[in-house]
Amino acid sequence: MAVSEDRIDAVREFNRFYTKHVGALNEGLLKSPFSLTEMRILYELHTANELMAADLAKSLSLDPAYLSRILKRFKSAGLIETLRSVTDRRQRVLTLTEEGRRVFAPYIKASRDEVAAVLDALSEAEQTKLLTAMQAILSTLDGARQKATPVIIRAHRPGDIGWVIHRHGSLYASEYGFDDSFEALVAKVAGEFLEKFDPAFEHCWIAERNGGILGSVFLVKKDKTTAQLRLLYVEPSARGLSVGRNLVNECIAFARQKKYKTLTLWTNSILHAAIHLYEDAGFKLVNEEPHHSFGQDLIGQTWDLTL
Amino acid sequence: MAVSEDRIDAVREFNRFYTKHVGALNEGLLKSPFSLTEMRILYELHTANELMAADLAKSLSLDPAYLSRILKRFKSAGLIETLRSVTDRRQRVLTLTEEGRRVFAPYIKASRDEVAAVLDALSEAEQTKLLTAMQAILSTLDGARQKATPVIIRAHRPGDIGWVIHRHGSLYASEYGFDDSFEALVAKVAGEFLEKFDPAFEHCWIAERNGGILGSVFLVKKDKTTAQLRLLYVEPSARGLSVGRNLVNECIAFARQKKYKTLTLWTNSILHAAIHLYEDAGFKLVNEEPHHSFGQDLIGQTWDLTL
DNA sequence: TAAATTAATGGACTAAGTCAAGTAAATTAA
DNA sequence: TTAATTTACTTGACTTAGTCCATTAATTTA
Repeated sequence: MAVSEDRIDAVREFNRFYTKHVGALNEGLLKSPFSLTEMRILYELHTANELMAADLAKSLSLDPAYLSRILKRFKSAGLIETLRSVTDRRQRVLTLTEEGRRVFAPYIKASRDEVAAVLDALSEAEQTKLLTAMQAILSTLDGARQKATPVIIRAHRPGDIGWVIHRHGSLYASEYGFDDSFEALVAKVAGEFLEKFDPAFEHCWIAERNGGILGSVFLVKKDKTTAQLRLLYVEPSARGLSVGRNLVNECIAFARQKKYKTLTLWTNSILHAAIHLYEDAGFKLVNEEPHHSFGQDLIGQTWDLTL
Repeated sequence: MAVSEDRIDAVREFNRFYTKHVGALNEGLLKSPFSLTEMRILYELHTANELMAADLAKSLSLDPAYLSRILKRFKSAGLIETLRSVTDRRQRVLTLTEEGRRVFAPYIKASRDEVAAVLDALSEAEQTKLLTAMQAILSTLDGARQKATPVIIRAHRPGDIGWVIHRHGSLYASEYGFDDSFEALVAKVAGEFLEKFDPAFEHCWIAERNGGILGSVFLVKKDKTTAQLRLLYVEPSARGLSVGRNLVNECIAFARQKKYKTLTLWTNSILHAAIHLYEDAGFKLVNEEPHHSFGQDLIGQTWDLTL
C-alpha cells in the first residue's frame, strides 16, 4: 500500500465535506412523512420500475427484515404493489402504484429544487467545473459505469495536442525517469504536426472515454511512399482495453488507404508494451542503435511495416 | 431558476452514488464501539483540539440534547475533558484526553486504510484525476476553503509545458475561436523553450494551488539586453486571485536581476485582461499591426518595459 | 435426493435521534 | 441598574430507525 498520506487525507476531507453537504441538502426533505431510507427506497422503485426486495436490500445496504417492514407499510398505504415472481416464486416483484408515484412526485421535485438552488448560486463556468468533476469521480470510482461507456477514437481537436505533450512529459518522467528534453522533443514533433498538418496524407487519432483522453497516435508523411507512426501513448489507467492496438490499427488502415508503401516508426527498446503491439501488427525491426537522450542510456529502434 | 434539468439530475445522481460510496466505506468502521455520529464528534475534537458543544452541534447538525448525552458518556469513559469556559461560564470547552486520543487512533487508522484501499486500486493517473476532481468540487461548493489555500508560484516540471500548451489550445479555441494553428504556435514556442532552456537567463513560472495549475508565464532571452515575456495565461477559474499580476511581477523581477535592459512582449488587442496587466506593470505600447492568424482577424501589439 | 443456499418475513430487541421543558449565565432593552 | 430576552447546555419522556435471530418456503448445488 504505497498511497501517499496526503492523498488519503485529501480524500477523507472530501468525504467529510460531502457527507455534510448532502446531509444539509437532505435536511430540506426532513419535513416529509418519509425517512431518508424510505425516500431512497421509493427513489429506487421510481427509477427502476421493477425491483425485487433483495436487489433493493443489496443496493441500499439495508437489513432485509427492516426493508420488509417498510415495504409492508408502503403496500398497506397503497404506494406499491407486490407480485410473486413467476421465475422464482420466493421473490416478490415490487412496483410503484400510480398513487405511489403521485405521492412521491413532490418530494422528487423538492429534492430537485434544492439541487437547483445550489447550482443557481454558481456561475456557468463553476457549474461546468462542478459537473465535470463529478463525472470524473463517477467514472473513476464506479467500475461498472466505466466498463459500460465505450472508448471512442476520433480526430484531434484544439487542446488535444497539448494534452498529448503533457501526458508524454509526465508519464515518461515518472515511469522511465526521462528528463525535460523528452517533453521538448514531443512538443516539437507535435507542434510541427499541427503546423504543417496535411489532412489528405496525415492524421491524428485520440482515444477517449467520457471526455477523458486515454491515448493517442499520429501518422505523418515522411516522403511520397513512406508514412511515419509517431507519439503512440496509452494512459496507464486504460491498459488492457486494447486502446493501443486499436490506435495502431487505425494508423495502418489509413496508411494503406492513402497508398503509402511503408509505415515506419522509431521507438526505444525499453517500451516493451508498445513494441509488443508493433510486432503483433506485423512491423519488423530494421535498425537498432544506442543513444544517450532524455537523461538516459537507451537503445533506439526503427521498425517498418510493408503495406 | 434557469438551471438545466440535465445538470440537476447529474448532480443528484452523483449525490446518490457518493452517499452509497461513503456508506460503504463507513461500513468497515461499523464494528467499532462508536456510532457514526460519535465518530464524527471524536473526529472534530481530534482535529480542532478545543471546541464548544454548540460549535459541534452546529457543524454536525446535531440535536443539542443528543450531543449532550453523547458527551456525557464520553466524559464518564474518560475520553474527553470538559472545562467551564472563562469567557462565558455557560459554555464548556471540550478537549480529547490522552486516553481519548489513544482509543480513537485505531479508528482513524482504519478509516485511512479503507480510503487507501480504494486509492490503491487506481492507477496513478486515475488517482490524480480523482483528487483534482475532489479539489474542484471542494473549491466550488466551499467558498471559504477556496480563499484559504494559497496559490504558489514555482518553476516548471515535466508535464507542465504540455499542460500549458493544452490549456492555451482549449481556452483560446473556446473563448476566442482560435483554430489549431494557435496551439501549433504555442507548442513550437514552448517546445523551443524547453529545448534550448538556459536557466541562467530564462525561466518558466507555474502558478498552482492544491496541485492544480492556475497559470503560467515564460521569460526567454531574445538578445544580450532584451528578454521576452511569453505565454502568459490564467485559468478562468482563477480570475480575481492576482495570479496574472504575480506572474508578471516574477518575470520583471527576474529580468531585472539578470541585468536585461528591456522586457518585451507580443500580444493581441483582444486580450484585454492581459493587456491591462501589462499596462499596470509599466509596459508601453511600441507597435501595433493587423494580421490574420489562428483563423481570426487580429491586431498584434508589441509592448516594451524599460527595466 | 439430501444438504445448502437464498428470499422474504415476524418477534424481540437496542441504538439513535427528537421534542418539550428547565436551569444558569450572558446579552439587550428599558 | 433591573427586567426581559437570548443562549448554552441539560434532563426526562418519548419515537423512530435499525439489528439480530429464527423460521418458512422455494431454489440450487452436491
